[in-house]
Amino acid sequence: MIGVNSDDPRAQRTRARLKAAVLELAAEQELATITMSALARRAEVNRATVYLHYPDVDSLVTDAMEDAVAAVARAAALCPLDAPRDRAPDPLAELFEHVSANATVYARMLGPHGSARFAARMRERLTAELTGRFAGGRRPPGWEDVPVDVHAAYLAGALVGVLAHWAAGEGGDRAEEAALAFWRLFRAACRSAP
Amino acid sequence: MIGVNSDDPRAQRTRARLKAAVLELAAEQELATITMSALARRAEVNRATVYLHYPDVDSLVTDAMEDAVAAVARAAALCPLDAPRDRAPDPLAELFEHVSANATVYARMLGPHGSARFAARMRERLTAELTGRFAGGRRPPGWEDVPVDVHAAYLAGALVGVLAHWAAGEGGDRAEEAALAFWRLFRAACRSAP
DNA sequence: TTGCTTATGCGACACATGTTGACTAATCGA
DNA sequence: TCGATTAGTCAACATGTGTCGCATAAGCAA
Repeated sequence: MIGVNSDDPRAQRTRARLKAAVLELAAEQELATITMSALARRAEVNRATVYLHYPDVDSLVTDAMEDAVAAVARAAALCPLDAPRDRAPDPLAELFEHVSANATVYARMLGPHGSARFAARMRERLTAELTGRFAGGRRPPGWEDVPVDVHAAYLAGALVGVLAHWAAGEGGDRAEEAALAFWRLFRAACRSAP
Repeated sequence: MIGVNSDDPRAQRTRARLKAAVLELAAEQELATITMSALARRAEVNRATVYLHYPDVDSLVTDAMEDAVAAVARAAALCPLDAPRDRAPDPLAELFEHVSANATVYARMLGPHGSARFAARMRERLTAELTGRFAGGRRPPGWEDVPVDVHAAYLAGALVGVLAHWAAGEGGDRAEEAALAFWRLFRAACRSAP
């Protein structure tokens, strides 16, 4: 990720072990308490080697969570905006199920002691995804006087805000309801404006 | 803040110097590069004394920005929801002016290398403010089937998302337009639901 | 003023961090 | 298969981190 050839199988093995280790540790303890030393021990990699791949814990966490970020962005991209109001579309429902199943990790990532980098990355991916979706002339009617990127950033922030709030509270249960509540708000901002 | 009497004038002086120092440093460099040592030097306070007031840089940053958080929450609380669509209410316009004037600091705080604690604190204050506003029977019509706290968390996240996106880009200019765009989206989610 | 309380300064400690240079060994190209 | 390349290990260093005990002096109550 920094000074090594990413194609080298040795580097790939090392990075896979580092990502697995950081996810293990993130499930066990607060992000801020995860040290590079502990990470190296857990991954059974020399401490100096870690710095060859990632400059800090935050970068490693964000890289390890890239799949999760992609899943969230995909859910926003696939959500059919013309679906009925009283039932959350499947991609959204599945997203909330996924977050529910990993509520501890998401609460840690998006909470006060979480990773600003992960949150920013998720907002960024969501904003890009929604901007692309709105750009191709498929803009919901009535919002032409709102810049596309602001509209996208608004919705991206809203989703991250709801996920953070919901994962922080007991949250774990009732993914269905949370998904439906978010869907009603999200849907209203993606259809004809008042 | 931890083990000292907050009323003691000596402690108040020390904390005031620490808050001033961290805001100075935050205007000069990235948050992640601000060390407790540099902070102590800049504030002309012994390094060990810093730990008597704040456990880490993040806590100090968040405390120093508490006024800003309160200002953002107040703007959301004072915003008249029945104002016309084509002009942002004064509290909102002033908020965006303020963020514009301090775009560098806000971009640092809410960006990838920013403070998760500050962002979480701002969302939390906004969510509480909006929940209180919606709770007293003053709920916008048509949203009764969306839990109040989810509705509040949605809007809080949306505002933080727009501020982060806007402060991150050139952002500095055009506070008026950004405020208006956000107002149109915000207003739609605070009035009669479709 | 006098005496008690306590915030701060100071030096020291063990530990984590980020970096460096030399050595080892895995990988790849010819 | 052999040689060149390079990821990884290891030891060491300067610096930052948190914490401690003790001394000093600022603040407060009498």
